[in-house]
Amino acid sequence: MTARRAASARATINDVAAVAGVSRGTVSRVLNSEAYVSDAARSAVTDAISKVGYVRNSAARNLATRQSHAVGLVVHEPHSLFLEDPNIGSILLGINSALSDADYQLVSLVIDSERDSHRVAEYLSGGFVDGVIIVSARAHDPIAKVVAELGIAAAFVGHPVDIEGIPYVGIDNFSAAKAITTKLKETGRRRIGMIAAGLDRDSGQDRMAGFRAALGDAFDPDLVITTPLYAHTSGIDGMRLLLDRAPDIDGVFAASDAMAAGVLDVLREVGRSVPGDVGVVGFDDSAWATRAQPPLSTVHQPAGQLGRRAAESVLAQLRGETVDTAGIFLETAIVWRDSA
Amino acid sequence: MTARRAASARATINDVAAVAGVSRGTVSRVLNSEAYVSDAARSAVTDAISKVGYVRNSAARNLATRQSHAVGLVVHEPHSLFLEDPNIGSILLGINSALSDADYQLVSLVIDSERDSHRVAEYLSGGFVDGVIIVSARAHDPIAKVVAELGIAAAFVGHPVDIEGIPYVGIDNFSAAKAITTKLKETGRRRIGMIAAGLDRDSGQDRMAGFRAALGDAFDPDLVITTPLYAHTSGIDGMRLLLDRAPDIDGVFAASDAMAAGVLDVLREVGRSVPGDVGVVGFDDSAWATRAQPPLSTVHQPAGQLGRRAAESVLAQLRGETVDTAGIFLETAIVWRDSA
DNA sequence: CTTCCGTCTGGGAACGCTCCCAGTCGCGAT
DNA sequence: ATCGCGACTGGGAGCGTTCCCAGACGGAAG
Repeated sequence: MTARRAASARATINDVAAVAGVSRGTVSRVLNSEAYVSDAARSAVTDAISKVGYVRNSAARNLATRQSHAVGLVVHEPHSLFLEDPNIGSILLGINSALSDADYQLVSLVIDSERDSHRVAEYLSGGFVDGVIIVSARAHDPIAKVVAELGIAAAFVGHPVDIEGIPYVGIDNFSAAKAITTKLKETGRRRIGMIAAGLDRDSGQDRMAGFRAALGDAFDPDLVITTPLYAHTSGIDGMRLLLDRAPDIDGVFAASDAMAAGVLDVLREVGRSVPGDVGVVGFDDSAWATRAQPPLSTVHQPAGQLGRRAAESVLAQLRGETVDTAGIFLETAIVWRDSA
Repeated sequence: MTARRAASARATINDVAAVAGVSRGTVSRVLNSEAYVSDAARSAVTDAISKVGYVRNSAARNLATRQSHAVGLVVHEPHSLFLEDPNIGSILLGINSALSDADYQLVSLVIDSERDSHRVAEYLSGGFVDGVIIVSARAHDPIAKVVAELGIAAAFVGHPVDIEGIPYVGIDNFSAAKAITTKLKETGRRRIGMIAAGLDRDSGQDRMAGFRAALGDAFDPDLVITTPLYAHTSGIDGMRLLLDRAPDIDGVFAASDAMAAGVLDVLREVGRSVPGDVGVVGFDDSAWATRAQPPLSTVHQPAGQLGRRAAESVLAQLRGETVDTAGIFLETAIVWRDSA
């Protein structure tokens, strides 16, 4: 008698109202902790709620209020991202913490196929979320386009070149790359190469430009290897190529820590000491950097902050504030360890 | 005139009906691709849809149908998980692909604080998702408890000891640990130690038990180091301790690849060769295994399948099928590389 | 010509909330 | 005694769908 299966017929606000002996309106007011509810009514309602085991039906609430109190995070290519980009975890945590403070629920949506892409677009436009954060979108990203057209609150982490009017948060890749290359040069290196990646995004382009700017006249295009992915294996292949082209190479800037780790592996294999024979620097200050032998000198990205700021921008839009769409650039820092 | 801002007032099914000159019911039938709609009506509706820029409001749909076509994935402690457990990415992809096939949307929910925990519980009970998958829940997990009480469709990846009646997918940790330890022993090792972790879950306990079973009389409790986390640093600390206790140690089973990588680092540091002086085996067959020097012999986990099977179980429950709550154990395989 | 059935359509009635208007009550000020 | 106002409550209307029943239509079978 007592233990009815809750799954089949869930208690509604009306049941609560009936048990508490008040009206629907009063229950709603208690639920949303509004003013103008007498203590007696309030406690009658809370008692009734626990008695009937009431949980609010969000679908109905969303329908009535036209908001969901949820923000989506769109993650592309989860495979490469989770495995190769250790910053995604910190970004996610930063987003979550900012949303959590505002009592918004973060829901992550993974895109792994064409079909996913459509479904997610529908999900976003269907009122499941009030806003969206998109991480590392490439140019011509279909989701980014849908979001832009829909006019839904949104922010990017990283800068998609072809989308205007949506705020984004990022770092100054050019300056950071220039700074660490300069520092590497100042350790007395004469022949410095680079392994570049992700040239289909601003970030990749800018890191390469920064490298070039730092080197000035000493820049030699032959010593720049470009690969599509920021992967460990890209670092290995790239370094082999560099050694082929310039056996006298004495410095390498890898555009990610994962690639820098690959560079170290090759150098160890061919018996060159680091930082004795060759100085190596990376980018990201990810877990790769501290694990590497020797630990990498690299550029620290404020990944958590990146996420947090993007989330805050979305929340501000949700509050109806107008936000700057110019882009926010956070400070990076050089972390000097033992690899150069 | 033409380009009205879509954000403010979105077209509803009624607008579509009006423009198409049919009734609400017919539009709904077209939307859900039901039978019994004339070709004329169908094309009038599709035309009207694109004309007014209609997108379906899911909140209303969920309310009416009492389902959301979404499944939640609850991820605890994202920090340690994303950084230390490289399998989570594959599990996620496996889940996503299974759900995607059934046209269900995966939404990942991160739990990083007490408050998150409450909010997620509310989210799950509020009708945002039809089912839920929980990865690596510990004992006394509050979310797991809520899910169990709610009677919502659910599945676990990994086995939470204190929850009954919910299906789970896992591997046979005991047999796998026993098998790889046996194989290590067969390379002629006499003094084999273990670095165990995660003893607050079945998986950790079982790996230790498997190790013990493989060794039989040769088992020496002093040669088992236990640490809470499956982390790289745990491996480093553990190996130092083992060398202290048994300088003549010639084999190590680390309960994760990350720890095994730490073991290798220490052995290199003290000048012991691998696999010459010491044979090392890990567990997971994660990216750590192939990156390590030398590459690790380890236990391969079918991570993608783990996720897929869990998702399929949830989908089956959603179709109203009764599923076996006994637990599904997937096959592991030993991958023999160069570290032993 | 009637009957029956399959095809197609319209629209009332939910679904479970929130919003908001109308109204009651009690109390201090006039 | 009357008024005004703040505190509180009830309940109708509406959010945008789906569900489903009633009914129209047309053609084949009797």
